[in-house]
Amino acid sequence: MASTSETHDALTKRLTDTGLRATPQREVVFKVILEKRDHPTADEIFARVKAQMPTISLATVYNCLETLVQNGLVRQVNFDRAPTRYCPNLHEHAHFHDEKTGAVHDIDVPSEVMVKLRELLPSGYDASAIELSFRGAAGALAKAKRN
Amino acid sequence: MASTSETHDALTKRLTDTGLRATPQREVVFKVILEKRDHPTADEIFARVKAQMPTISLATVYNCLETLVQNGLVRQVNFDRAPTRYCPNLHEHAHFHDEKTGAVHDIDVPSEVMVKLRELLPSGYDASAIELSFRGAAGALAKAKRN
DNA sequence: CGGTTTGTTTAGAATTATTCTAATTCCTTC
DNA sequence: GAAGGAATTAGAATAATTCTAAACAAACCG
Repeated sequence: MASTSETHDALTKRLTDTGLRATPQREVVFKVILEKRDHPTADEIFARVKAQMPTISLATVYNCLETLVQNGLVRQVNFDRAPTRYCPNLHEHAHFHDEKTGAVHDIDVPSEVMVKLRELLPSGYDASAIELSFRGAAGALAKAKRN
Repeated sequence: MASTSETHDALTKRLTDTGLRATPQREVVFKVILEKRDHPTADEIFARVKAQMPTISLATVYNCLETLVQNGLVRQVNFDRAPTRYCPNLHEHAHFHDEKTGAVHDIDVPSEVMVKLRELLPSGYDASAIELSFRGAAGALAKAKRN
């Protein structure tokens, strides 16, 4: 797993490359998202970050999340109109939303499938992003697999 | 194209089958969604409906939309955190969201592709719904095709 | 260095889509 | 045609997010 300093460096580079500053707030928000990859909401991130940096404000968490998203360091995930969740997995993947528990799981999507999906578009349509999500129940079998 | 009375009957049947009433408000909301299949938001539907029924309230539009969705007569579509849109196309399909114009277009998805997507899920995952959406630009070619 | 500019954080107000509340109206049925 | 349940309504409430304006911090420059 990536060490703290590695992620720190990645963050710093990404930000400074775009003329942005690697502030302590941005670093701790990013760290928290990497630490527990459970697709937390902004509120949840705020709570986790406050444990390490009690003076941070919710607005700052939203600001940091916005810059992280804009710089391609984290990904936003939306289900219906529920609060936006944040995901540090940058590989092409889909999401499974467990209706019972509310948990979100990453689902691998081979790039040939992505290609197939893109081929569904009639000519003249150019997709910059494709979003695929599943909703349903992750049964006992699925839970067992994760442990 | 379905006549007004046909859609009226379909609606009536669907609602009464579930012990619900086919009220004028529900009928006009449904009609408006069928008339212009441009994936309107609740606000847009409200505006269109008010032209025919000036006394209707926004709360009623939301109520009607909810019952229509629950009874499988229209489908909800969400893009990021934008206002929910409503779609009368009940066939399996995806959505393309034009970033420039904000327009939403239906994209056919053959059921064999849906089957393939479902196969991406590890064992133990059971999806009750699959959502696929594209975001990007629908160029001149695509627009020409629609006219 | 000291001053200026530029970027960042912050608290709280504002916004916005949606839901809730409580009262009224409308059907349906007996 | 009265009772009871369902639906509608206006407006208040909610909740996630964004905005605002002020304070703060860091880099920049002579």
